[in-house]
Amino acid sequence: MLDKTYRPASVETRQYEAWERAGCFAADPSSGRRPYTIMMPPPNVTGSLHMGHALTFTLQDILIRFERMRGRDALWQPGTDHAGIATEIVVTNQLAAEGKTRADLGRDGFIERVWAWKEESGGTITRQLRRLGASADWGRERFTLDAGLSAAVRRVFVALYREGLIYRDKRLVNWDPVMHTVISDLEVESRETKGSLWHIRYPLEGQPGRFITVATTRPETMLGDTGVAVHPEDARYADLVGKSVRLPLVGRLIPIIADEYADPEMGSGAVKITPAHDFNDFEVGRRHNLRLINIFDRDAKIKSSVFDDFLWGHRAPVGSVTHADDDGGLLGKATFEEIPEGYRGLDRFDAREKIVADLEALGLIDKIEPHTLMVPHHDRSGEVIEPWLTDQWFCNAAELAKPAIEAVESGRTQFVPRQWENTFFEWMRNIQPWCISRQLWWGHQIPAWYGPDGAVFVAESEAEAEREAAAHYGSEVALSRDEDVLDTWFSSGLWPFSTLGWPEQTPELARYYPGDVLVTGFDIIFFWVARMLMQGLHFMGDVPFRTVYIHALVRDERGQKMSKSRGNIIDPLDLIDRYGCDALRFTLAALASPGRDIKLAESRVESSRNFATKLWNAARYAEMSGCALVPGFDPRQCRLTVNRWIAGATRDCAGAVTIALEGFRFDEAAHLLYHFVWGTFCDWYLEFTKPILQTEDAGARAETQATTAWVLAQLVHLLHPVM
RNA sequence: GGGCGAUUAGCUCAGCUGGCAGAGCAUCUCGUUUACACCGAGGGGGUCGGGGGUUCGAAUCCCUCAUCGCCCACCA
Repeated sequence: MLDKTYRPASVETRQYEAWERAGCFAADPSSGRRPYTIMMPPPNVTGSLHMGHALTFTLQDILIRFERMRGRDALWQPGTDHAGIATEIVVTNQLAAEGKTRADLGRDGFIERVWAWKEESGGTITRQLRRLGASADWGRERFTLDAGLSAAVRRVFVALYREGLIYRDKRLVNWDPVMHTVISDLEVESRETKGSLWHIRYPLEGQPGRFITVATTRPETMLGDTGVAVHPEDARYADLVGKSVRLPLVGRLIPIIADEYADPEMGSGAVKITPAHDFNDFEVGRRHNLRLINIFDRDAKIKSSVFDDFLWGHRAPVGSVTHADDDGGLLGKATFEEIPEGYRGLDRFDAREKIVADLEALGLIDKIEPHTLMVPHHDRSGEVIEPWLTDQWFCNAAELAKPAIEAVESGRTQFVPRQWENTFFEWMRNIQPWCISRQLWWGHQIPAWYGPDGAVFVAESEAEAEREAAAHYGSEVALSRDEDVLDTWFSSGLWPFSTLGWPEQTPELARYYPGDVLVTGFDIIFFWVARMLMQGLHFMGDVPFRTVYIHALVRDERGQKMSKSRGNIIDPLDLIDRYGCDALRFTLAALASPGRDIKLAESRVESSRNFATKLWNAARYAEMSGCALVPGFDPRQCRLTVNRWIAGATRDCAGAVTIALEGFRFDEAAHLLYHFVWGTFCDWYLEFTKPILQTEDAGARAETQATTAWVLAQLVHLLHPVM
């Protein structure tokens, strides 16, 4: 007889392993059944399961199990992501703990070290996913740095380059001065910071005693000022346009220009222009042909050497500037001599203090106001981002976005809930060039090689690049490979087809692309969903998925985002150990109502655990009452009203659960099952039929036993997607 | 500055195309003769954020205000 209390630990792992061994999770391309595909968002290879994972993978597993039971050839494609920056930070920190740096190991040594870390921790997340019960097709597991997937990355890069959709450009980028890498706009997180607004008097040239006051939150950037802008219709300054100011501390003469960027309502109405260190100023500078003066080195310290540019220059070979015309030949000019000696080598924040002090001493600070501003930070490293002028690889996202926008407009891909399409459109219609290069070592190295004169050869292999170079130069030359790697999202954007064997035309690719549903959180609509749509449409000619189901974030019971710093992290594995994975899965499903964040209280998990025990005891009762499945049993042949009733109610419940799951109403499916199992089957049917099981009427008894067993079997099936 | 979401029981939330206000947890009363105390039977508790409108009828649709949260944005 079954134990009175259900002990999940004694069942779950054993059952899961039996299922996996039996091949229950494997897709079967030769089955002839209709395919149903979900691409698993690849978790970071060295990561471990957190509550967000638990939610997203539970929901995906519910859909996969549901459709598999309905007879579809279900493919849940699993895998992991190399997670460039995230992993590189982890390993760099490990090295730091040993008193070493990345540079100590060198590129090859560092990459070796990361692979070792991947080998050590790489199995963790997939083991944990199994513990959650995720019925993925593990035999098809992929990793974004696998040979096949890497070949796909090179193919895509080369193809887009040849189509002119990937190009090299020198422009302002978001620079992390500690990690020494560029990041994309999406990786920048604005944080509200208390600072000051300094009003500085710039002396007018040739008009002693007259000043123009500019306000800035970053006084240190004045070393790179090359203009002062006022609004064209601002009467206060009409006579000054075309005149010059003498930049304090530096002595450089810079022009006063008229540009609509200057807002007469703001501050004094005049704004200093630092084209090399501010995104707006860059545009103003471009419009007025102002000089770009770079004052920072790669550490965001004031330049201390004329060789700073050169140090960086090995990535920016002479002649590789794509848009040289736009820059009016102003780029790359040596500017070191224009930086006053006293500031050279100072950290940007120390420079700020010194500059403010020096200006004050000169009586040029008009006033200082407290000011709250949004400061850009790197979302992963937490460092303050510096807009910095470098050469990088960009992808013309605006062009690739067009078909993706159209696909969602026309409904070829639909978002659920629908409102997320607005978010998607808003970003896609204003999309900026996507900076795809990173100054990291862990990732897909960019397949570009440079000749001695800086000419670039983009090719899928070094041999191919060498052939192209030989043809170009007329003889064999030594090439050096671009040292940068690609943004992690560049490769994960290919996931829906690279995992299926693309660029080879495999049977899997033909069968499982496009996928049916993508399940993910709203926080990566831009990072990932948009990129998969763009790249899938471009290279496969079709959308990667028909439906995008967007779920909410899991928060703690007070609604706070879970984070290490808050110390409010609920560990899903801890809950699984204490309550069983079914209790956690059921809870997450029941709370997954569309459009609202999930506040997870442990009491809900406890309640789900009780539900599992309730079901267990119903089965225990059935067993001890001699209820066994009767082959060929047809509930429609029942004669007793109570049996006819429960059979009909069971069918109704099955229908309602089906409708709920088809509409992604996981919460409703869970509630229907909870109430049917507990409120209808246990509280009423099992109680009603107790007297029947005691009677002498063998026919009535047998019919009731058979019906009980049948209903129980139906319920276990209906619950299987969730539990 | 723009966009989105939320506001329903003490807490966390459902409530779909308007039709008798619901669940889980908590709380109170009763119940330990054999499925389950991780249980059973029953109870208390809500002016559905405020105001206006449409309607025979509004938690639900419309307008407006308030508060909270999130996303995006170049306001020096």
